[in-house]
Amino acid sequence: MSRASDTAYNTIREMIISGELAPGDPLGEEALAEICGVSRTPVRDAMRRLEADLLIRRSGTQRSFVADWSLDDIADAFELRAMLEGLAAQRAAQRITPAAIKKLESINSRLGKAVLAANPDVDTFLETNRQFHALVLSISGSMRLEALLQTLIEQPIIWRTAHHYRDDELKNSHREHAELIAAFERRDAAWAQSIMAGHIRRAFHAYADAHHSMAMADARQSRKRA
Amino acid sequence: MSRASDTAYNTIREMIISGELAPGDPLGEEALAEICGVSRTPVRDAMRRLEADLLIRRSGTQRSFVADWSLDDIADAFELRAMLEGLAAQRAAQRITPAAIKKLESINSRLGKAVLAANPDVDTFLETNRQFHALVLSISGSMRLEALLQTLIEQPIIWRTAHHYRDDELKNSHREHAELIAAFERRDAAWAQSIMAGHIRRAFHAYADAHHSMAMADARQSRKRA
DNA sequence: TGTGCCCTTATTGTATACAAATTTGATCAG
DNA sequence: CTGATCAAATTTGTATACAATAAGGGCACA
Repeated sequence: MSRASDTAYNTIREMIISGELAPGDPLGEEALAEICGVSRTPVRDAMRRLEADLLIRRSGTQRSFVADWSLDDIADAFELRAMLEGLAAQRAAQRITPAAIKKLESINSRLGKAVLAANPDVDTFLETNRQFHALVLSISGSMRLEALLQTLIEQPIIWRTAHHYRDDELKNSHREHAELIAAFERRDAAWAQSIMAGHIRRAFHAYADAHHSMAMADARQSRKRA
Repeated sequence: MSRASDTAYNTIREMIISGELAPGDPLGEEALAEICGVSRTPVRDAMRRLEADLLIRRSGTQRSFVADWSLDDIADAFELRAMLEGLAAQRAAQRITPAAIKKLESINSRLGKAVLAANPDVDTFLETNRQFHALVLSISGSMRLEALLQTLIEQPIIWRTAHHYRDDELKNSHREHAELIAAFERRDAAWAQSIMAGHIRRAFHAYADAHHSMAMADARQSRKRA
């Protein structure tokens, strides 16, 4: 992360994901360059990448804004993720090695510790969950599949919502990962595919519920201010 | 296409698709800038886009090369296309309007004229085929699905191979498109999905056969030269 | 002959200046 | 007061110069 363009990419990305930059906010190259402490050249570079990640959208006249995703958009993304990660799991089941299974077990064990504690550690959950899915994807052995999913997994709104997940939903993730590992041990591709697709679809509903309760809380907050 | 960066994008893209730049060829920014008649800045921009299109790959030290796709890679891409275009067809069947059906019929009719003639017109086939699939995709109404498929449909090697397709394979495409339209008329999403997935899978085998015979011809050519 | 090191050269990364295009807002006619 | 029009200010696009980094090649040494 030493090149200026990477600095810019990470800085801007963090600002979007954290919510410091809200959906719809205009993004001027000069202003961002100042914030990141680099010139416009690497900022433009970073913005191209963020546009490919669908974190930024551009107007017809090339002006940039933080992308805002409707619930339909997000449902779309989850539907595609369910399909593609299902395929990844299916392929992984056919290619997996005992060493890789060990590794998945180790990751899911750390995830378990984080969610089964009295006070669930959501950040560790998010990190180990990301590692688990990334490893399955890498075992599936398709560069292209990996590239396609890249743009679907980085959804800022969802990350911010995760802290509102209910405890039992976090525990469900841990259990479903364990079941997926069982499918891998049996080399049952169809089973692996089913579990993964269901896992993603359930995650969508957990997200939608949490998002809904967040939106309600925001609305109460607004009324109080008014 | 008036901006310099678009000029560069289209020029380089054409050179890759036409085969003027062969897979594995190194791509220097300066050299490309000279060829396109612009400075390095828009060339860098164009290369970023071509990288996202998977037409260019970058080494660990940021040097760029024309991407070369193994047959496995291509099989991968077709598998993903079959899945995603199948989904697109399924969604399109649920959303299609009579006007859109008319339009699909019109496009497939032009495709039919091109492939049913004594001397099939392959260029017109490619163009109308592209239009047909693009329209189905657009009717499916998912921006994200459209964006994902974008990177899968532009496969240079395949375009160059198309002229070696057998006549009956071109005619099959026409027939399968007609069947897809029938599924749309009946609003049968599952049928539409099946036809589309099969259509893409058959296209892969047509490609593989043509590619194989091209490779054989190339080998003969090489021996003759040697 | 092979291997490792350093120097030269080529290539990519960044900053800055300037050009082109777009937005903004002020002015004026109706 | 509304809407059109034009100029100023802002923003994006492109070119160029320079800095940093990596590839290539020769040389000493084993």
